[in-house]
Amino acid sequence: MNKRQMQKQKTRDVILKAAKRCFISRGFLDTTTSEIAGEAGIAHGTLFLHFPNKAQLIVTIFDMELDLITAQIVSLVEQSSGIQQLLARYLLLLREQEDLFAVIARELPFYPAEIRRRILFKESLLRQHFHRAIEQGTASGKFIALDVPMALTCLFGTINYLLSLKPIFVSEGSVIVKFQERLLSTFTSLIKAR
Amino acid sequence: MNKRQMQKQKTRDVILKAAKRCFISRGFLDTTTSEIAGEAGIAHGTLFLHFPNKAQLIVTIFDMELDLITAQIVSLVEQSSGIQQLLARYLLLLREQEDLFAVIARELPFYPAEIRRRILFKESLLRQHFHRAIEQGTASGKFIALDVPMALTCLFGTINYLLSLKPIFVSEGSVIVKFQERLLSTFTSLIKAR
Amino acid sequence: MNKRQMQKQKTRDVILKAAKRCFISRGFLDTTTSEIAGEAGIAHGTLFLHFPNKAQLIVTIFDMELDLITAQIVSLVEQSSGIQQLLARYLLLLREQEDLFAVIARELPFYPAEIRRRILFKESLLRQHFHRAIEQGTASGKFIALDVPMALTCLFGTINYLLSLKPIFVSEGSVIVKFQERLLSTFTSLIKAR
Amino acid sequence: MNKRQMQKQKTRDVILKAAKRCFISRGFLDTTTSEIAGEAGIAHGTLFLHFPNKAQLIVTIFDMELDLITAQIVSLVEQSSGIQQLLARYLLLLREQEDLFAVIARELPFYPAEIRRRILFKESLLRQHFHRAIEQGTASGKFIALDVPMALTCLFGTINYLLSLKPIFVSEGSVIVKFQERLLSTFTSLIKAR
DNA sequence: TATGAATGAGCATTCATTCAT
DNA sequence: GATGAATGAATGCTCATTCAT
Repeated sequence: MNKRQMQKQKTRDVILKAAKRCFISRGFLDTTTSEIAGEAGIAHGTLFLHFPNKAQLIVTIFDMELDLITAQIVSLVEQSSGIQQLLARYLLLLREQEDLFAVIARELPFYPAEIRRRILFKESLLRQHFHRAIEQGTASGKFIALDVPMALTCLFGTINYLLSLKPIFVSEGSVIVKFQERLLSTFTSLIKAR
Repeated sequence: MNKRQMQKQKTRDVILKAAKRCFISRGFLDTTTSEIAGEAGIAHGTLFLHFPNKAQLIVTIFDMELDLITAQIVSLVEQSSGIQQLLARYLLLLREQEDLFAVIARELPFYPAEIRRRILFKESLLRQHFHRAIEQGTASGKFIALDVPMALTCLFGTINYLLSLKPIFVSEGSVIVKFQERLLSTFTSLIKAR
Repeated sequence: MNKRQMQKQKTRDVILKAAKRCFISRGFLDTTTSEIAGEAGIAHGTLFLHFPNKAQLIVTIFDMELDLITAQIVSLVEQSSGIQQLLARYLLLLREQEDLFAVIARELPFYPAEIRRRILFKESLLRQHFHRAIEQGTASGKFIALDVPMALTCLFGTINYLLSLKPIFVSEGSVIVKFQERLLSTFTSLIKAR
Repeated sequence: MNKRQMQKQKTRDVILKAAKRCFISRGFLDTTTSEIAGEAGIAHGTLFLHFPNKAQLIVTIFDMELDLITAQIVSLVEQSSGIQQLLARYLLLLREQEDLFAVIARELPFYPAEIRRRILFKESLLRQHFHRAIEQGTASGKFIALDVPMALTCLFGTINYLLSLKPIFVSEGSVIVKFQERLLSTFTSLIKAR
C-alpha cells in the first residue's frame, strides 16, 4: 500500500469513527452527512469520495461493529455456564454500550434489509447458545419443558422493547440497570420447574 | 344532521381513510400532509380545516383504533374472561389492523412526545385488564405468583417486537397469525401453576 | 328601511365593532378576517357580504373613527387656550385611546393611500389650531419666531415615534404618561422667548 | 484569498445586493427568500449557505449601512464638529440610502425583537455623539440648557416620521432634501441661546 | 341574508449529492 | 485525493376569498 492509499484508508477510518460517535448520540436516521463530516474534521464532499451514499456508510459501520459484538458474544459464551449467568452477562454487555444498542433497537426496522438481516443473524447465533443452555436445564429437570425459540423471542423481544423505548422507561441512566433484576428473576421463575 | 354537516363529516372520513392508507403504506413519519390530501382528493388546505395539524390527524386515527380494541377487551373483561381468552382476543384485534399496528410499533420511538404518551396511555389501560385477569388466576391457584407488571412488559414487548420487525418474520401474510398459537401456549405454560 | 335592511345594518355594525376591538388589540395587519368574524359572532363568509374585502373594511372603520376623533378634537380646541393647554389636552385625548393610536401610528404607512390621506387630513386640522396658538404666543412676545409648520412636524413626528415604538419605550403602561411632562416642558422651553 | 474564497465572497455580495434591491422595493417583511434568490440568480438553498436565516441576512444589510453612517459621524466628531455639522452630515448620509432607511423607519415596529434591538442600539450610539455635541454647545453658552435626551428623541423621531411617511410628504424625490434645511434651521434656532 | 366548507398559492428552511477547483 | 460551494425538491401550515347550501 503506497502513501496515497494509506492516507485514503486513514481518512476512511476517521469518517467511520466520527460516524459511529454521531450515530450513538443521535442515531443514524437523525444524523446528517454534513454533521458526520464536521465531526470527522473533513470536508462534506470528502465523505462521498469514500462512501457512495449515506446508506453505504451505515452498512460499513455495521459490518465493523457486528464483528466486534460477535467477538464479545463469543467470549461471553465461553465464560458462561447456565442460562442465568449467560443472560446476566449478556445484559452486562448491553449495558456497556447501552446507547449504541438502544439506537439499533429503535432504528432497526428502518435500516436497509441487508443490515437488518445481518444484525438478526448475529442475534440468532446468540440465541443458539441461550437455546442450548435452556435445553440443558430442561434435560436436568431444572426447567419446565417449553417452546424454547418462542421463549427466546419473548426474551429478546422484551429487551429490544425496553431499549427502543428507553427514554420512556427511564428519564436518565440505564434501562438495563433498572430492569435487569426483575427481568432475570421473572424469566428464571417462569421457566423454573416447580 | 343537515346536508352541510353530513358533507363535512364525509370529508373528514375521507381524510381519515386516506391518511390511514398512506400511513400504512409509508408510515406516518414519511407521509406528507400533501400526499394525504392528494390521496383524499381534497385541497391541501382543507386537511387543516378538519385537523389543526398533522399530529392531531394521526392522534385521531390512533385513538379510534385503540379505543376499538380497548372497548372490546373491556366488554370481554366484564364477562369475567380469563387471561387466555383476553390475550387471544387481543391478538385477533391486532390482526385485523395488523399493518397499522406494525407501523405504530416501528415508529413509536420517533413520534412526538404527545402522541407517544397517548398511545402508551391506552396501552396502560389494556395492561390493567390483563393485570387483573392474571391476579385472579394467581388468587385461585391457577397461576404461579409472579411480578405481573414485568410479565406484561414481556408480553407487550414481544408483540411489539414481532410487529415492528414483521417483514423479517414473515415475507407475506400476518405475523400475528404465524405466532399467535405459540405465543399463547408459551405464555400460558410459563405462568401456569403445576 | 324594512326589516331585512335593518337586520343587515345591524350585522354590519356588529362586524365593525368587532373589527375595531381586534384592530386595537393586535392591529389590523395582524388580524385575520376569520378572527374578526369569530369576535363578531358571525360566519366567516358573512363578512364578505358586507365588505368586498379586508381593505374596504378597514377603510370603513376609519371613516367612522375619524369622525369621532374629529369631534373630540373640536371640543378639545374649544376648551383650550394657549399651546400648553392644547398640547396637554391632546396628550390626554391620545392617552384615553392609546392602544388605538399606537396601532395607527405603527400601521399608518401600510394603509391604503386613501386612508392615510384622510388620517393626515384630520391631523392637519389639529395642526392649524396648534399653529394659531403658537402664532398668538409669538405675536405677544411669549415665543420666539420660528418655522411653525416645521416645529409642529417635529411635535407630531415625535408623538408618532413614541406611539409607534411604544413597546420599546415602556414594557407596560402608557408611553404618553411616561413622556408627557418631559415632552411638554421640552417643547415649551424650546419655543419660549428668552 | 484563493479563487474558491473569492467566488464565495462574490456570491455573498450578489445576495446582499439583490436582497437590498428587493428590500427597498417591497420592504423586508414582504420580500421572500425565494424572491431574493431569484433576483440574485442563485438557487434558493444557496442563500441559506451564506446566511443562516432571513433575519440574519437582513441584520447584515442593516449593520453594514448603519456602521457606514456611524463611522462617518465618529470621524466627524473626532474633528470636534458642532451639532449643526453633525446633523447636516447625518441627513446627507441618510439621503444617500434614503429608500432603505425609509423602509426601516416604516417596518421597524414589526421586526423581530432581535433585529429591532440591533437597529436601536446603533441609533443609541449615534445619539451619544449628538448628545455630547449639544452638551458642549450648552457648556460654551451657545445653546440653552435643555433635556438633551428628550430633544434627541424629538430629532430622531421627526426624521423617522418623515422617512416612514415619505410618500405622503413627497410624490417623488427625497424627503430629506425637501426638509433638511428647515429641519436644520428650526432645530438650531430652537436650541440656540439668545 | 347568512352560512361555513373548500380552496390553493405562498413561505422559511433542510439536506443528500454533485462537481469545478 | 480533498475541498466546500452550489443545488433544488420537499415540508407543514396560513388565510383572504368563493360559492353551494
